[in-house]
Amino acid sequence: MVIKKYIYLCSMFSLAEENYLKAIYHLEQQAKGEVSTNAIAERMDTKPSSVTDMVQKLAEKKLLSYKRYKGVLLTAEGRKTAANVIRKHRLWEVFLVEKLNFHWDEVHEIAEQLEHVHSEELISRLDKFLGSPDFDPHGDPIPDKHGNVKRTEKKLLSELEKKQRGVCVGVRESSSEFLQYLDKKKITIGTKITVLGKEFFDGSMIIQVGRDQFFISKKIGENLYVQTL
Amino acid sequence: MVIKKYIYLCSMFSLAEENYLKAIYHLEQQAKGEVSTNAIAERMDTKPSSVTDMVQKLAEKKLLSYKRYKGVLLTAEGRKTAANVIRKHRLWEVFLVEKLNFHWDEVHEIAEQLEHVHSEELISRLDKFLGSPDFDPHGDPIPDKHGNVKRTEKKLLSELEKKQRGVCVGVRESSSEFLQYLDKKKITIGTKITVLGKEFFDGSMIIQVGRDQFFISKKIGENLYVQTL
DNA sequence: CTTATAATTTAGATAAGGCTAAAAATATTT
DNA sequence: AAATATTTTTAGCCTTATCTAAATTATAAG
Repeated sequence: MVIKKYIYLCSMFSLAEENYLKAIYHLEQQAKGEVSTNAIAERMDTKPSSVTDMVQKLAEKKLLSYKRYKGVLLTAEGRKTAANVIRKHRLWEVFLVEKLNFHWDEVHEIAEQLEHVHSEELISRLDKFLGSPDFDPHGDPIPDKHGNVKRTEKKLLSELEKKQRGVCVGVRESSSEFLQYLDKKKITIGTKITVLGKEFFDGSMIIQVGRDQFFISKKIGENLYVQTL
Repeated sequence: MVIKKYIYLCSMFSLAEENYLKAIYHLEQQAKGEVSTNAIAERMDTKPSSVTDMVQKLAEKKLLSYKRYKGVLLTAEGRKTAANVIRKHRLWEVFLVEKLNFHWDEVHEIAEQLEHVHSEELISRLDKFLGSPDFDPHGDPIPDKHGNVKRTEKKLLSELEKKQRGVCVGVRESSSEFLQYLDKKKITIGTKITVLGKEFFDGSMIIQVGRDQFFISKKIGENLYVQTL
C-alpha cells in the first residue's frame, strides 16, 4: 500500500502547473505573441503576483521562456505538455457526451478534473474506446498524442455547411453598423458558431452562438471569417 | 473562465482528507475497534505525527471521533463519505477492466486518481453505464450510493477443508505480483477451486483449478477469498 | 521629455499537508 | 510498583500555491 506517493512522484507536473500551461497555451493561440502576466491572471481568476511566481517556476523547468515585464512563450516542451492536457480534457468530454449521455454544456467542469489523471495507457485506451475522435463535443480539435493539432483554414461563415462549426477569426467588412450588429449578437473574435441550418435559395442561415440560436442573412455570413473546427 | 475554483469550493473534502477516510474505513473493517494513529500512518506510508494532525482536523469536521492516545472511529458521516470514495474507486475499476480492457492488476493506481473526481452525476451515470455492478474486478463489493455494502459470506481459501469446493470471489492482497500469479494459474473471479489436499504443518494445499492440479503455499491460500459451494 | 497611469514584480504572510526531534502518555517487564 | 519500551502527541520547520501591499518598470499623455 505504498501506491499513493508513487503516483504523484511519477506525474511530472502538478495540478497547478498543468492548469497554467493549459491557460497559456490557449492565450497564445488567440493572441499571437507573448502572453502577459495579467492575461494569465485574468483567465485563471488569480492574482498577477501569483502568476509571476508560477511562471518563474515553469521557466526554470524549461516549459516556457520568460523575461520580466515581457510576458511568456511556451517552449516546445511546454506546448506539448499543454496540448497533452487539452487532449485528455477533450477526450474525456467525448466520453461524457457519447457514452454517459451528458449534454455538451455540462461536461466542462468534470473534464477539468479528469484531465489531470495521469496515465498514458489510460488515455491511449480511452482514445481507442471512443474511436479516436478528432473533435470534442464543442467542435474543438483533439490534439494527437504528440501534441499536434489539425489546423484548419479560415473561411467565410457562409461557406460552412449545416452542422459545421467555426471560430470567428475576423470580419471582411468592418463598418460600424456591422460591428455593432455582431456586438449585439455577442459575436467577437474567438466566438464559436455552429450552423444549425442553411437555406439554399437565399443563403440565409440559422446559427447557434453560445446558448442563443438565431437567423442571419447571406450578407452577414459573407462578411464574417471563421476557422472551421 | 472562473470554473476551476468553483470545483474545489464545491468538493467538500480534499484529496488528503478523502484518502485518510478511506484508509481508516479499511482499517476499521479488518481490525474491529478503534484504529490507531500508527496503523493509519503505516497504511498511508506517512508519519504518525502527520496522522495526528489530520485526524484532529477530521474530528473537528465530525467525520470521526478522536480521543488522544486512544485512536479514532469514523462517525456515520465519515463512514458514508469513505464508502462513497470506495464506491467511486470500484466503479472506475469496473470501467477500466470492462470497457477499456485493462487487466485487473493494472487498474488500482488509476482508480486511485479517478476516485477523487467530484461529481455525483458522473458517478450515477457511470454506474448506469456499467449496468450497476455489485462487485469490482477483484470481487470486492461496490457500496451503494448511500454507502451500504452488501456483505457476502466469503472465506479465505485456507479455511476450506480437504474435498471442499469454492468459487473465487476476491483477493485480500491485491499486489501486482499476486494478481499475476493468479493469472498464470488461470484463477480469476468466478473460478471454481477444489481442495484436494491440505498439509497441516505448513498450511500448504493441493488444489484443482479446471483440469490443472497444483500446489499452493499457505500465503496464497490466505490471500484468496472464496464462497463455499 | 517629463509625468501620470497601468502593468509587473518583489517581499512578506497564510493555509494545507507533511516532516523531524523531543516530550508525554500508555504498555510491558522485571 | 518501578523501570523500560512503545506509542502518540506537540512544537517547530519546510514546501506549494496562494494572497496583499509596496516597489518597480513600461507605456501613454501632455
